[in-house]
Amino acid sequence: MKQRLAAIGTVEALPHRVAAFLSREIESGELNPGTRLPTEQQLSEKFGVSRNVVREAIAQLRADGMIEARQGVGAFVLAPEQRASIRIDGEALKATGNMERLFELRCILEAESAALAAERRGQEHLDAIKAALDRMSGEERWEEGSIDADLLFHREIARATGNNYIHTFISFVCEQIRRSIHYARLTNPLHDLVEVNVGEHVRIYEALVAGDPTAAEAAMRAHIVGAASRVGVNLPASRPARSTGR
Amino acid sequence: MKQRLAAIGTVEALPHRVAAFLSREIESGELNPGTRLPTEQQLSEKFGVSRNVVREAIAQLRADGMIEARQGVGAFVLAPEQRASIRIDGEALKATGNMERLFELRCILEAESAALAAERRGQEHLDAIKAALDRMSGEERWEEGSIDADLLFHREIARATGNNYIHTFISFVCEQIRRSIHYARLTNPLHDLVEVNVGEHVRIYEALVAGDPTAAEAAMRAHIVGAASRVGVNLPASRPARSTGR
DNA sequence: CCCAGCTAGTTGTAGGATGATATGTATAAC
DNA sequence: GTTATACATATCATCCTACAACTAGCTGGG
Repeated sequence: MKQRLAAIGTVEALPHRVAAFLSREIESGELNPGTRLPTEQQLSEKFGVSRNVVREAIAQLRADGMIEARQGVGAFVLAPEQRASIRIDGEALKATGNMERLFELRCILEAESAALAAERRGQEHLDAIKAALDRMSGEERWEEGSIDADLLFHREIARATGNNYIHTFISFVCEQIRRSIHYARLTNPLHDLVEVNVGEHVRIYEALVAGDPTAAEAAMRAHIVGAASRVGVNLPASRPARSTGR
Repeated sequence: MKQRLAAIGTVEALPHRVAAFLSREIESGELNPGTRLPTEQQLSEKFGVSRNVVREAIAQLRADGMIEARQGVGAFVLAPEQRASIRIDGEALKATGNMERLFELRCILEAESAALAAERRGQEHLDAIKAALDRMSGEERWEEGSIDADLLFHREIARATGNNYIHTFISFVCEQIRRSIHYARLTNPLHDLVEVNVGEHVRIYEALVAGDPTAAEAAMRAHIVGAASRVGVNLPASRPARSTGR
């Protein structure tokens, strides 16, 4: 019995589609942890693809820590607690409401990141951050170039914390947000707000130069709440906004 | 010219080894973003494996967002900021210092998570958190069962924030840390500290019940700093410890 | 100069063959 | 009857060859 693989719009490669299908079955609980997957042969027949394709799909799920394959035995679904790695996919962020949550997470991370950077930044970090800031304020309008500089600014701050995890994660989150903006911008021009944006960045930079973690955190919080509202996302202001220092 | 793939101790599958090799080359900067990888044929000759193995390795790197493959053209290295997904591997945590960084990240996330939960928690969240707490304090020693309950406690708090990203990420981070503890415990018995641990959790819970975000955050920060030191990790106390409320 | 069409090179998919490993079963020894 | 060995089977791991789909660049005619 051949199973039809959804080919909705996107022209993804077969292995990706198979992996997505199995992934959904696992996440939705149809395949409980501990369950053995069908054999590669069965899967290739079920989906009407070659075993090669199935293998690549399985390899992907294995890399994501969702299943474990044992030679001569089979492939088994792993419980979320026993996964050895985690992956967050840009695709998953498209669901409604996720933008708010993502901004909320960004706010948390970046605020703390700014505070840490204020304490740990060296001169070379400050130089890199300043360079990004200059590139940003050089532009008259908020376009591709200045968006790049904007993100670079944030990444450099994250780098100044000396914590690679923070850096990696913030880079990722920023990139996701940039993509969404790319579409949102068409319906909601915000070029005239560029001075506001640059001003917020300058305040963050000044706090970093001064080595003042409290001021840096507050400035970053204000900036992200502002940036969110500028792209049409209203953060639940209750908590993140009420940053009165610590 | 055949390239020797390091087979140090571990008996990993070939695709994983190839992927790790390429991954290191990319991370180390030997392969700059934009560079085209050698063809699958060339790679299979270079490593002395079949093209199939190379394909699985590339599929893995592609899933991790490190490279992009275009049919009929080749595979290209992507810049970190244009990656569509992010993955954190348990293996990477074994490097020295990574544990500290991970705890630092955890501290940031969980502290804020506690604060958010204090504001947003419903009765059902409190019940779930209380259940985990009871399970934890029921045990006399800090063993498997109570560790499970401990982690559940933290996960339930993350869930009470209503932000799925926070929940997912905290779950993962906690799990990684649990594994490390599993080994650390052998050399460093800490059963006698169980009351301390439970006491810290109780204080967090009380703050959640009271709906006091500031107190919840402070209690969580104190707990994580304490938990870190109990497993031999000393957080750079400067910032996270100085939680005097906000 | 410009453009249609062709060619070579590369990734994507298919399908079979063989090796490696774990599991269950039947047989033989005690 | 119990245990231990050997075998058969199922499954993943790897290899191989062939072809399809696609792209970029070249080539020859206009």
